[in-house]
Amino acid sequence: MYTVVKALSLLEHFSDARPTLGLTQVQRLSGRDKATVHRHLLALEECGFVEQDPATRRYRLGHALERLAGMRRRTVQAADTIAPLVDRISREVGELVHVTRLVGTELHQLYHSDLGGYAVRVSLEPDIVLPLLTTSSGKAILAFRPVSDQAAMIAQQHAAFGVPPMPTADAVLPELRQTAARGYARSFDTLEIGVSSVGVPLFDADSRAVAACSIAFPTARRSDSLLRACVAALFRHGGAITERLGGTPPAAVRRIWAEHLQPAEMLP
Amino acid sequence: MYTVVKALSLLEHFSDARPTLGLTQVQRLSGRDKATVHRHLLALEECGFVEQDPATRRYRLGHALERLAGMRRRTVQAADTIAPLVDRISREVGELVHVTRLVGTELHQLYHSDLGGYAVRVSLEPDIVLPLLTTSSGKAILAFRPVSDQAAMIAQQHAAFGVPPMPTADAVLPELRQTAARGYARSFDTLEIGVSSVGVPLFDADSRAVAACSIAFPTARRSDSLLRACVAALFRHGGAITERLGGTPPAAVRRIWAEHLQPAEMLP
DNA sequence: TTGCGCGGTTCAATATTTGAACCAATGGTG
DNA sequence: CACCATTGGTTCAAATATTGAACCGCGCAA
Repeated sequence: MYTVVKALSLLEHFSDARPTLGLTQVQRLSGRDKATVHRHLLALEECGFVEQDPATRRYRLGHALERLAGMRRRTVQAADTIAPLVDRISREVGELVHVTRLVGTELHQLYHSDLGGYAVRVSLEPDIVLPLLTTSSGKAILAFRPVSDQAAMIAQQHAAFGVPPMPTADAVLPELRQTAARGYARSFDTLEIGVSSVGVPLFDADSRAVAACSIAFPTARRSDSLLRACVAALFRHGGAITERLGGTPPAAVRRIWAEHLQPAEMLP
Repeated sequence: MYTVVKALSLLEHFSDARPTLGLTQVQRLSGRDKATVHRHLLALEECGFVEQDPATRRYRLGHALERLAGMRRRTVQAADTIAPLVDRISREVGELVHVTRLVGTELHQLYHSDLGGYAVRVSLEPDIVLPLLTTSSGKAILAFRPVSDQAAMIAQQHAAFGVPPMPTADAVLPELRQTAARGYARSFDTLEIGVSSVGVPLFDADSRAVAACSIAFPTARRSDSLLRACVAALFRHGGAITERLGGTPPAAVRRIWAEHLQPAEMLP
């Protein structure tokens, strides 16, 4: 096996729960020899991938990661970075998966993928601006914004969209609260008769909901098992998509997603 | 030499100007054998440090960098990540270097270091909130904010601080324009008689000025050569400090800093 | 067709990595 | 206080992964 892979694998043992690790700790977690681990940590330190606190001699993730991640964020198209993952979700559930971004108060499409192979499929114009209140993407984002934002955006949507008729604030606000509690949004026949979808929010570096990933399918195919599969897929991959876009889900959302996956889904 | 270091060094050849590289290109830039480079890229790809566009077969920085950088940003204290760099600047110029952060409209201290060894030195209370209009840190940040922010913050500062007397908006605004053009801010005897400083802004991931790094010294030691040395040090390391905090300087600032360094400073 | 540059592969020679054993320092404990 | 456990780190011969010259197949332009 490549020594490079072995060395880089050491980085995987750092986590939010264990942000700093001692030599012996890394050694135990990795199961490798202590001398090897030490050499690898030295190499990683030389490149700035880890750094050692001179006082405690513990290691933490290094500053080179910031530099390179910043470069990646600036140079790699958002659509390119998420494409493989979105494709994979689409292959898993067999339906249309699309990722949209909130630009001001508008919902713009970023990337979508339909690898299902059904004859009847949901299709959508690539450059159309989607409404916030009748799509699961829009509701997923809104549900995780501060209430002041919600009010303003709902008002704006009522002004901007006439058809299909937007639900009133009184109807939407309770649903947003539900959505926030559930961790995902639903939309059955609200954007268009015959189209249903479920969606989760995606977050920026400050854990603000700024985008969404949703799965859409003909309402005719709607079933409990399909819904469960879609939500599970979104819960499973929502964090990774957020991460690839340079963001972090807030701890509360992480928790919801993790909890709901444990009972049903143990397999990769 | 560690193969790990050799492999990771390949990542350094990616840049804003060259976000994707072909195998042969990396080979040429690194001067290593093509087979070796290929193996290393495969290893890096396996860990998600680079990814290959299946269509063009070109490589780009991978998504693992985002994940790890996000973890670092969440878990490592900001003060810890910049401490070694700030210490180094202080050693270089022999004066007090301090980094402050804008929290709302208040300027909070994040870290400071004085490794000069002079008997007469500037000292500052660790928890004091600094004014924006009479410090180079404050002016450095303000100068790179949108004008609407500037007006609001100047008004707020007039309300919050009485002593020392704040300069009027008419006096500050032109100076902010100058500061933005120069790339750094100055303050001579404005915070306190006998204290001078120069400072540069630091930016967040969206290139907004949210912090500053400045060098303070007794006005008695002020000289052209000291000023030049301080500004050069700030220009040289400002980008790195910003990066370690997870941000990116806007292209305009990058350009100013780079241009002013070329004639005077060629050495590391 | 030819020739060129590209991404990628092979395999024997070789340089690097590996890990058991060993230090030195620290700190908790009877 | 001596003791033992644990930590971070080092050594060096044996084992193994890395290296690079040569090679392959492909796409493309002349």
